[in-house]
Parts: sequence; C-alpha cells; structure tokens
Amino acid sequence: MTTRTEHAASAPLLSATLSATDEIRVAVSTVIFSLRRSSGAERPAVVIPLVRRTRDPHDGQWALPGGWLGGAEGLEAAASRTLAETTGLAPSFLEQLYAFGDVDRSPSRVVSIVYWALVREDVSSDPALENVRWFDATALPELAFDHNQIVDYALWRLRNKVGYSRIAHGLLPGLFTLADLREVYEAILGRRLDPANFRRQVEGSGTLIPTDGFRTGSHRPARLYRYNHDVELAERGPLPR
Amino acid sequence: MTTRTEHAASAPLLSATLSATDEIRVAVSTVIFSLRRSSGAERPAVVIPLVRRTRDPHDGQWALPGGWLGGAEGLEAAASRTLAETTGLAPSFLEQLYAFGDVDRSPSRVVSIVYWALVREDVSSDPALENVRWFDATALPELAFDHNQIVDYALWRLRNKVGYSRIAHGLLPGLFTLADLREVYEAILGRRLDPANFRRQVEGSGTLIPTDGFRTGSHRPARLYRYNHDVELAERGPLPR
DNA sequence: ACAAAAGTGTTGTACGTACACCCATGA
DNA sequence: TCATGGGTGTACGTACAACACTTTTGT
Repeated sequence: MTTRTEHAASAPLLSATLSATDEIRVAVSTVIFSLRRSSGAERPAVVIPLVRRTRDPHDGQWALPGGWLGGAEGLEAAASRTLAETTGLAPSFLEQLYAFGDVDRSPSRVVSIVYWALVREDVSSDPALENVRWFDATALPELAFDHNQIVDYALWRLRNKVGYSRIAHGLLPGLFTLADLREVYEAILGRRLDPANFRRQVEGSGTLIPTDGFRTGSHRPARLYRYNHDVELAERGPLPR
Repeated sequence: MTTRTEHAASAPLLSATLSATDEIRVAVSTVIFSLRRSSGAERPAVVIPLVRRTRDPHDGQWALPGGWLGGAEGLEAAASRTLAETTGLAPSFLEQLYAFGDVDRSPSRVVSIVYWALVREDVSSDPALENVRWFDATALPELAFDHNQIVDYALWRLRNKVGYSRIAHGLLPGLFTLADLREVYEAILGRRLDPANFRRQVEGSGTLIPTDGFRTGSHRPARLYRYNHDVELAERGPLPR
C-alpha cells in the first residue's frame, strides 16, 4: 500500500473512479442573517437574503448568494465579496460554516465553502438589487441544491453560538436598550426570556457599556448601551486573523 | 452592480485578478489523534501520525496525511481513505475541521478540506508503513505548509469538545475502567481531575454501562465499563448522516 | 500492617430560574 | 389614575469543586 501525502501530484491508487481533479470546481456561498421588524408592533424576525437563479441547474429557484472562488482570492474574501454584492453592507460577523462536497449535490462536481454572517438591521432593507429578496429564516421555500440543509445548519450554529458568545450584538446598531438586545435573543432562540435575569446576565458579562442616553417614547425611559469593543464577538480558537 | 449566484457559470466582475477557477485544486487532509502510553509508568500522551513528504513543495518535511480529492469521492470518504492508508484503522470519530484556502498557503493554489479523527489506541502502533511516524501532539517539529496551525486548531477543538461531549470514549478500547477514562481526559486537557467528582459526572451521564468484570493487578480491583452505543459520541447538529 | 487506588459522603459556592415587588413615564 | 415596561430584590434548585472518609486489594 502506498502512502499519499503529496499536495503537488496525485498517483492513481486502486480505482479508476478516482479521476483527475480538474473536474472539481470550488464555490463560496454565504448565509447572511439579519433582523427585520415587521411594520406593526411585532417581534423582530430573523431574515436571510436569497437570490433567484437565472441559469440551468435549478433555474428560477431561490439560492444562497455566492459565486466561484477567484484564483487570487481567499475564501473569506470571496465570502465578503458575495456579501457586499448582495446587501451592500459590511458584516459585523463572518465565520466559516462548513464545506459541502457530496458528489451528487450538483449535476457537475462542486465543492462549496459556506460562510455565515451577521449584518446589522440598519440598512439591510436596501433593495436596489434585482433578484434579491429577504425571507424569514424559519419559513423558507424549497431552495436550489442542498441549500435548505445548509440554512438549517447555519440556524443551528446561530442558536448554539448565541448561548456562549456575544454575537447577538452583531445584529444591533451602535446604541440599543436591554430590551432591544433581549428581543434579538428571543427572535433567535424562539422563546421569551425573563427580563430581570437577562439584565443581570448581560450586565455581569462586561460586554456592555452604559451611556448617558435614554430612549423615551413609551412608559419609563430605558437606558441606552453600547457594545464594548474590547471583547470579541466570539472566540474562534487559534485560527488566523 | 451585478449579483452573481450562478453555480454553473462565472462572469468576470470588476477585476481581472479573479481569474478562471480551473487553477484551484482541492485536497483533503486529516488530523488523526490517538493515545500512546509510554512503556514506563507514564501518563498517556496524545499522538498524531505524520507523513514525510517526498516531493518538491516542502520536500523532506513532515506533513498531515492527505491527498487530492477524487472526482467521484465525497469529502468524508476522501478523509476516510487517507486515514486507512495511514493507520490501517477505522476511526471511532471523524468530523470536518475547517477549509483552508489562503492564496499563499502553497506555491500553487490549493484549497484543503481538513478533517480530524480519533482512533483507538489498540493497534495504532502498527507501523508496516514507510515514511509514517507518530508524534506527540504537543511537541511537533516544523511542519510543511500551514500544518502547524492546523494541528493547533484541531487540538483546540479536541480539548473544547471533550468538555461538552463524550468523544473521549473514542480513544479507548471496548472495556475500560473509570481511571482509564479519566486518564484520557487528563491527557487531553493537560491537568489532573478529581477522581471522585469525575466518577459521579460520568456515571450520571448515562453513557457508561457497568459490566461484571474487574481489572485486577494492583491494589483494589476496578470495575470495567463499556460504552453505551445508544448515545452518540457527539452531536453534530442538522448535518447529513 | 501499610500503601494506594476504588469508591462514598458532605459541604460550600456559583449560577440559572422563577417570581414578587418598586419605579417612572405616557396617556 | 392606570397600564406598561424599566429595573431591583430574593428564594430555590441544580451543578460543580474541594476534600474527608471508608473499602479493598497487593505486598
């Protein structure tokens, strides 16, 4: 048995089905989360932008924004490009989700490196773009390729990560009340949280800085906070950058 | 601004540096963890197999086992193949780690999908293979490419995951004592654990089944346990398989 | 008998949850 | 004045760390 470790040459092994690598193409897609408050007095909803396909594999269906990886472009850079082209915004959080490479996930052989991102809700309703629509992440239509599974996984990661990191701040503008922040958690987790306990938890975490401002408008004014940028939104282990 | 979502065609965007995708090749590598008990009365050590490169990029240096992704081969299948070629063993745990795709991580453009795996220590010392050597994971030489960073990240994931899942069982044979299991945790985490508290924690988790066997030899005999295969080694969210 | 590991019991602290209660504002 | 959300106080239960203690073997 031969040991194959070379990254610069490949010798056929046992089976002829291990064909040349040139047939494999690399794509980068991104699951972009934002928040949309329905015009009424509703709770905010987690939304993601999808793009309608205009070509043959799954023509007409909705798909995640993405594109081919450029030859002089890193993975994260490709995801950022995707994101800018779709939303026109800079993400407050961007992380690799997973690499999908099943043989039958596309008619041709495609390995998709999928990222997920958060964008603040400020201007995310900036629809100067054709063929882009924002969907409620919990009520998606049938998407192209395996993109439904991918979004499910991204949602799972989001809900998971919100429990042990401070990424929820990445969905809010610079100034916000504790009720705003709690609503983000509630929208992501899908359940109500106790306001009193939530306050103490997040106040004790050292990630919030109280300001002198208050939000007035209804009932007792609520203090405005801003995010403490000394702490990272999420730890990523010993990964580059 | 044009929105690009097509997975089947790529139109050049703004810059000519986004060249054709055919130059990009996809490799799969695997960080394989096992345990090695030094012959003396030592604590077990976390070890990984490395392969000496015999070709030009980083010729002679040690590198992670891996190879080119086959055209008819899924990502996980490619990692399994790698693993079998290196150790001759079936993994007790196999999970995708990360996709590395920086432009300058190799002289040619290579995107590496990296997996990490656990193999039980039974036969992992089966060195019928050339150019393969097992190294203490905490004392590695300088490796080829960015493989030192990759191993660091895999070690971080291992230490992390051992805290909230039962993957430690994946490093032990079918029957083991609580002291065996505790030693695995101690080897991975690098610190001693209280035997009394450890016992209660793991007994209460429902993942262990006590057998009638005991291990004798020194002092009071210890009960042998086996793993409860009804529970998964680790939850993976809504991922396929 | 003694050393050492196997195994049990007890206690204190930290933290999350539930919920009662007061405060400040708009209407 | 009342309704409502902002904000504080408190009691309970679980989880975990620390550590004293008993049990069972080999030597």
